[in-house]
Amino acid sequence: MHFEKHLEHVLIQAVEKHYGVVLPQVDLQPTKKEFAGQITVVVFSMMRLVKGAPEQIGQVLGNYLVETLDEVASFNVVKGFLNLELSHQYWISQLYQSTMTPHPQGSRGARLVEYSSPNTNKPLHLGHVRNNLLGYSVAKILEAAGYQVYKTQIINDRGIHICKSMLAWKLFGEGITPESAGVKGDKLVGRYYVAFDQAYKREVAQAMAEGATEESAKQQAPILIAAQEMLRQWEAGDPEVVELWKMMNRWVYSGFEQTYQQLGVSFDKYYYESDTYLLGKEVVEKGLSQGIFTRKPDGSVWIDLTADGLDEKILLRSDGTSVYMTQDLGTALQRAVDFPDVGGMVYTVGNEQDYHFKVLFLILKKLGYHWAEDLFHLSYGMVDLPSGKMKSREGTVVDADDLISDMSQTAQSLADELGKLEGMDQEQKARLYHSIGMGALKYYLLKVDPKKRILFDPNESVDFQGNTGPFIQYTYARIQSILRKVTEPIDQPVSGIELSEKEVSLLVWISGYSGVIDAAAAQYSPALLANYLYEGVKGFNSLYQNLPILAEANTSLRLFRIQLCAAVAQRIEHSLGLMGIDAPERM
RNA sequence: GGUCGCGUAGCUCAGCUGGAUAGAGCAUCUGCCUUCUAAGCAGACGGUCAAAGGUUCGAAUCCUUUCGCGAUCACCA
Repeated sequence: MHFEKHLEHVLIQAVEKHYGVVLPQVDLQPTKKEFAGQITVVVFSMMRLVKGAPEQIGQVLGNYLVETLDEVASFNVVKGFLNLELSHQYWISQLYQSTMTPHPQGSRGARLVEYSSPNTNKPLHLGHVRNNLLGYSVAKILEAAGYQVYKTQIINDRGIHICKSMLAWKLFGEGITPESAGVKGDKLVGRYYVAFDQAYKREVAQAMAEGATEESAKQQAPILIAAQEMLRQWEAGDPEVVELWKMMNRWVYSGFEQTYQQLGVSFDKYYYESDTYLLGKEVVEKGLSQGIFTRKPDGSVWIDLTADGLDEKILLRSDGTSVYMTQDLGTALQRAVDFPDVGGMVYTVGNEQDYHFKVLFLILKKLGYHWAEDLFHLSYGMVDLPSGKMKSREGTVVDADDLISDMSQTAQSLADELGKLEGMDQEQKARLYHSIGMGALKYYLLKVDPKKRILFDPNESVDFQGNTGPFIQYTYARIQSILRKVTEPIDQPVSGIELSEKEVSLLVWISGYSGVIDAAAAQYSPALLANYLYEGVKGFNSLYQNLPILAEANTSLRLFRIQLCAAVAQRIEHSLGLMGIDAPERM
């Protein structure tokens, strides 16, 4: 990295010296595999300012660089591309000098990352899994890129949907608890959410059979009326309802907690909508006094965003109760109070809410909060099934817990087939199956660009071969196996050896690591990291399969290759960590 | 209908702010385990980058239009 800056500088000098033109910048890129070299200067891009034939200019500049810079060993020119081959010694030095991360920890200020944010009336499904893994990974990446990161979520723990499952439990539950049923709390509550829906549909059908219109049947269904009444009681603080609400939410939280643990995600602070839903009203008052919002005759409060190409948006209902936007304004404000050092916030929420966040951010900006300049909606695509969208109420969901255990199971049967784990006890094996299964799942979901939707076919299991998590984990285990066999110290730098192409390209890969973390952080994309990782791992396997490492006769070369192994393993482990994936010692 | 996003090999995806002959994996087919873990390696097959225009030395990438898919446009969250 440091050298590239220098190279740019020298190139600009060279052009000035030979052609009398000062270039504002030069265009450098990694050299394509088919050509010799590691760094390519695109001479074409100079043609606007420099007169002459691109090939000739390439020759002139190439000669100048070889003469001027020790690092540049040789060059070749193909059309308008000047390919530079850097010296082996330069690349070897990268092994010892290149850093893992681009900036010191916490040196770039603080960021808050919100993710997960489920409703508390049903269990987590595959869509939540993508959200959790993405949010967690982006948090880790930002941390590695030099930010202080706070992971948080807002739990949607109140509202009519919560009351539905509460009511159904009260009506049909007969006092059942997660303990008495032997079921995870979130699953039990989800069951009653479905039970409500079924009862509701029955009542609607019956009313329609007795001659009611569909509309009135839907609105007048006794069980729905009862749920709405329950919501009013909850808002009024009715002790019995609040007690029931607390109990059932506790069940859900303990169920969620188990799933989070299995997923390996965690949070620094939880926000609850039941705490923050009133908070936004203060923001609304502030906006009204600033003249940013307007109150209509019926008492509702609005903001007019038509000048910004958006619509009018409601911020407070005519009866004074808050809407989704109100609560999000309040939550944002609360966070800014709780984390005054935070310079920006990341919201991990599906792309179906793109419009909502566009509006939210714009409002916060108009209200003049300094941190509103750096808000980012980490908008990701839905996970769809071949049959279409997942619907909780229709039972077409891929349950998170089921999926997790399926993944472990698959890992286990594959491992048993391969039979490489003798000597491990049952507990170690179980942990390993989980690591591999989750490695497959996490990599599968994280390697694709967040904004793209994912089609998940439950009948086709997630791959364990090729561009997959287990492939990368396997490579790590392979390297560990080699390193375990090394008895001598390996920290002595090596010099004066000739490198093969495979070794050079691995060194190039190693030297690019911190830059990729920077890019992944800037773009909030674990996919960038995954692709980079895969490329390096493939390169390593090719070397592993084609060159001796421990069996290398030349002792310097042998030592160098061991060091190379260690450096590759270090980066695999680090970047897997940024995706929440374990790096197993054996598999 | 308005707005936003997506469309690359049979399937799943890479392709950075425009750069060289568009790359991987899966699937199909060939080789490679008496040498460091074969969840691997080496290779073959497979493409009008949805379509058409435009911008320029140069376009999968940028602009316009069309087609297809999806999301969103509530005093729901």
